[in-house]
Amino acid sequence: MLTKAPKGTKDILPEASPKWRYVEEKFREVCRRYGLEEIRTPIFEHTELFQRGVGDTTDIVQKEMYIFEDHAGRSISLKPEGTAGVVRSYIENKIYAGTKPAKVYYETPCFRYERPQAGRLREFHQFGVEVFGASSMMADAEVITLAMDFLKSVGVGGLELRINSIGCPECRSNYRKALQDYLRPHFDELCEDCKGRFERNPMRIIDCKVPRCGEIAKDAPRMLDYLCEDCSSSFEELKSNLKASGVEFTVDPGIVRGLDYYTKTAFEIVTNTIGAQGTVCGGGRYDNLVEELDGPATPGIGFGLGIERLLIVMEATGAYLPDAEKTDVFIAFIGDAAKAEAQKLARKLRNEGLRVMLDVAERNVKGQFKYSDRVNSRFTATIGDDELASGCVSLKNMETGEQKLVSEVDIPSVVRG
RNA sequence: GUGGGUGUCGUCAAGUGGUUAAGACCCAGGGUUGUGGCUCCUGUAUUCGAGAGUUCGAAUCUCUCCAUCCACCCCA
Repeated sequence: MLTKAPKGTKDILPEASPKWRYVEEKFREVCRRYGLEEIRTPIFEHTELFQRGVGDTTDIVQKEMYIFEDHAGRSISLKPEGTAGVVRSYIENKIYAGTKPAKVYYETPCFRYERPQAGRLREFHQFGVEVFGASSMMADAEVITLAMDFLKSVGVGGLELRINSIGCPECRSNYRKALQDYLRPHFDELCEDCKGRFERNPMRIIDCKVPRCGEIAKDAPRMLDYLCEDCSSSFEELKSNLKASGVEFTVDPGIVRGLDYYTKTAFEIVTNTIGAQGTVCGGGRYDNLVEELDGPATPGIGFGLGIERLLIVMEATGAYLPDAEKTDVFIAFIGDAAKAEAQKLARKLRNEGLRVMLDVAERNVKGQFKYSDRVNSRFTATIGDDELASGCVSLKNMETGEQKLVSEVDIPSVVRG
């Protein structure tokens, strides 16, 4: 137990961290180009924030949150998603009083108590983007385009953008009624899951994978036919804005968000290469959320992008991911005097920016060379009595095997070629 | 929360009731005292996820638990 990470958590080990840093840098870079600033908010918030923000009846809040009481008796929850905390911060810090639209990005761990499976962990990490204060679909298109550009910049292939509109609360409730009216005569034929969904979230029934439910749902009314004038024209605008940005998409009426705050635009970027949990990025518009959390009425649009899932797709599709950095110079030493000189030289070279290794286990020369090879060093410098006497070091190119005496001051230039 | 698969050394993996649990890779040390990647030698599981049971005898059979993977659900 002690030596086992909690279920659904994963260590990011030294061999994986260069890959994480790589996608993190790419994400930051794309956000920079789109004019976003980074925001960092706490890993936990008051439980009530998620109850109100994400929605009291959602699965996430009802059964997936890590909730605990702090020592003063406050109910605290680990964030199950990124948007609520950012919205809270937006309101608390009166960011709405500043320049609008406000555009931010973040990277955060999220926590959901679910059964782990391929592409699903209890602690996972998201990149996220939120844009506040723009009701125009141009904002939606820009946010989606940002996500697509990021994914393109890390070289992942086989991804598909799917968009939908889930309308505003008014047209959604009209639709919901129409859908239930249509489904009601078939209620007994639905699978158990869908019977449960009938009241809770009938829109999910449309996407049910059980064949019988699919047949029934085939002729069900479509959300897109029930959009009000405003929502409907917004959706058309979204499509034309995406086209203007040169982003390809498909309309997927089955996209339903599991978080209550979404309105109008809902989108997912999916892959079929990593198993059942194929949604790499998901997001949408939330025009009422800020107000529902007691802020001034402010429209918003954003997305969350699962980093673990992204990395899995990248690996599955053969996208480039960096390995551990090579060591520039390994310094082998023989004898105590040489050891002192090696330490001195190592520090000097490190201060010049080189990646330098020594065998702090103090093995013999052969062991040091073996170690040097293991850490992928490009050069090995050897210091022993001979070198000490000559004032130079033997510098061996580990790839060609060529070795020559060079002055210590020349090492950086030799190493850098 | 519900299904199903799997659990033998760090990793892959043989073994399916009978005395000492293959092998490969990795790792560590060494091949006489200053040189890696190749090669050679040596070493590393009193133990088969844990516990209980059946049996003269179990890694091999039974039960319980645990872990892990995949799927449902849900979503990133």
